[in-house]
Amino acid sequence: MVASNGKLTSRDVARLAGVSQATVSRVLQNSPLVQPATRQAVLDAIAQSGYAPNAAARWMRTRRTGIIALVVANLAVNPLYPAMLQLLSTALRKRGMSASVYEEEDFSESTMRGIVEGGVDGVITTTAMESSLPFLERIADQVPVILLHRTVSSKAFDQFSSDNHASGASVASFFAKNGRKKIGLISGYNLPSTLREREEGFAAELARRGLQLKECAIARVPKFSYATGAEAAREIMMAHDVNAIFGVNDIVAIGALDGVRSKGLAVPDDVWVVGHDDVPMAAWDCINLTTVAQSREAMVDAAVARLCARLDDQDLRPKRVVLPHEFIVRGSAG
Amino acid sequence: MVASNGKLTSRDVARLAGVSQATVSRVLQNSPLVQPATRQAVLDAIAQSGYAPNAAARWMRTRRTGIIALVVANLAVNPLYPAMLQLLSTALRKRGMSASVYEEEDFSESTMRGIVEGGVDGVITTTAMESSLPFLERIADQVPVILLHRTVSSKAFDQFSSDNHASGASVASFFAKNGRKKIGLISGYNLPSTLREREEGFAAELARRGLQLKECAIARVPKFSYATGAEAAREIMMAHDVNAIFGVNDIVAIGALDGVRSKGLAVPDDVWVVGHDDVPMAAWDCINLTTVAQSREAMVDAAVARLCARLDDQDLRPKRVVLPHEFIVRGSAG
DNA sequence: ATGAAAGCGCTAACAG
DNA sequence: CTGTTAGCGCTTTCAT
Repeated sequence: MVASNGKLTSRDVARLAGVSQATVSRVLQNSPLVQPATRQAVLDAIAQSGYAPNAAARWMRTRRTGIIALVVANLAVNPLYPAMLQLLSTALRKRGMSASVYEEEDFSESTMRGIVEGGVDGVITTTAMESSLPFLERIADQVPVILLHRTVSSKAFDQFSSDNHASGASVASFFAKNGRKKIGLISGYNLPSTLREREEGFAAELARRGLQLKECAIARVPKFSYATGAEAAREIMMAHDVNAIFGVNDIVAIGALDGVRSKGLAVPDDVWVVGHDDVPMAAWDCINLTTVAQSREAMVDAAVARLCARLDDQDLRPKRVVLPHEFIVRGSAG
Repeated sequence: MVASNGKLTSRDVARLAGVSQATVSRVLQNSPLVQPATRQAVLDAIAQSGYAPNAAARWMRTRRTGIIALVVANLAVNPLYPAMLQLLSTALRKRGMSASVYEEEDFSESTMRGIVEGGVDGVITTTAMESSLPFLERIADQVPVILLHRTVSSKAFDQFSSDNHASGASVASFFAKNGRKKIGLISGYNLPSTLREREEGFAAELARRGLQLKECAIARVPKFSYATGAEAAREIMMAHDVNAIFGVNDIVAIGALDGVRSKGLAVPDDVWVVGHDDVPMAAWDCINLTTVAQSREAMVDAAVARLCARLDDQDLRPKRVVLPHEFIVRGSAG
């Protein structure tokens, strides 16, 4: 328990235990080639000295750091992301790896450089956009890259996502089946795959059922937040008489809830509001939002498992997995 | 742009550029001791080959990884933590460091080992408890440790926190000044410094003003979530006729909002509810929670700055900084 | 079962 | 300014 400032090496421990440095190394990796007595002597020496192996030296030899870069966005805005980060971090820890966070909407040259030169063994990104492709490709040149949640058009990556097209469609049929035909949509510009597919699925299903989504009943927000959602709902209601609104994620949908009420209308009596993602707040009584839940745990576990597999075998063929969703009816619609 | 799988070394680049390996190294650290023409040749060779330096080897020499362990808790439950994580991650990136997240309530042997052997240059923890002390001390033996948000009794650490005692007191005087005298409190067991100090400051100020906080008007939750907050409010109201409730953090306070309403009472007409932390949701119309905001950015920036200072000079005397709070009156009280 | 010895790819003296 | 050289602390043969 001597407080010697991380200066000790395995050589010091070896001397203390009266063995060679190589033997200390063997004990450290639980090699079976060490006699119990010797092992114990080494372990004692380690405990006595307070020795901790030098990670950098080990990494240099093994060419593995066990660090996985996690690229996430909107941590402070959309609770979906911390929820995924938490699951990812836990899943990685369980497999003996650690998580390095990169908070960034989309990719930039600097993020990419940080990742490539950051000594990570692999990357899991939840924020890929089409425009990220060149960066993703350059990263994938060095280490495995897994796309989670948001996907891109390339066939070169493992990609795990929710069935956003289908869930968008399910919102449309929910409105249609329940006779809600004056329909509004809150979406955005330059969308990631998730939101784009939800919007497309929603619009396609409306069309299939002969329902119109009028251009003026679509509000496009510059970014997805509570405030823009509220404003978008007000805009839609000014332009159009709607009785149902789909917000492509929960945060704008929650904003829409208050936007509708701020115009003196009631949810769900006058207007139904449906969101997407089932963030924890959606279940709160004061919000009580009808929404679509993704299979978050399954998605994360599958992505982490795939990353590990690819770490062991670089040449796996890229795989695309789409996970099921669940429609959750609460008080804001239905 | 050759896709050669991270196998190239600075030696390969040197050969390509017709210089020595050391020169490549110098270019990589922007050393001024390289002639522009030589530097350009090296840069060309780097670009041409797609070379990226081996981080582990560099770390081994410099004994710096630039990785800071961030210990946070409750990422998916209390939005305060992702908000701090986001600020921390950004502040570290700005200074050229990267963030490794450890999601864990309190410390455990395994978290500690992960950190000590994870090759981090330093640790910032937002989740310290008194029981973490032995672990923190062992970590601090190896690398600088900064306590943020939650503090401990030891004088041996740099600690940055909000003035939780004062903010607890400010809630009490707010109630008192406004004639709210039948007062309830939602707190917990085995509290971290933050919540303990808030509770103490609140109780002390009530006492100073001759107001009683009856034992039966205190609900202690096993963990701090929306659900436990709602249940706690109902318990308090069953046991006691209160007209004001302080929830020691926003999440339980938001739960309390709905707990009160679920008993058929109105906020704020019948019962005032005040929280603490000013999480983003507190400002939503549907929640509209009177609360106390911490100086989050200032706290994070100070902690990161201190970490950097300590990285440069291990022997700095530990410093304790308490940052101001701001009382924010919204619709749930006042 | 253990020790000796050879590097991993880089940085940092030290020469020139 | 640039090249040569010597390790950093570990893992991993190769002997024994």
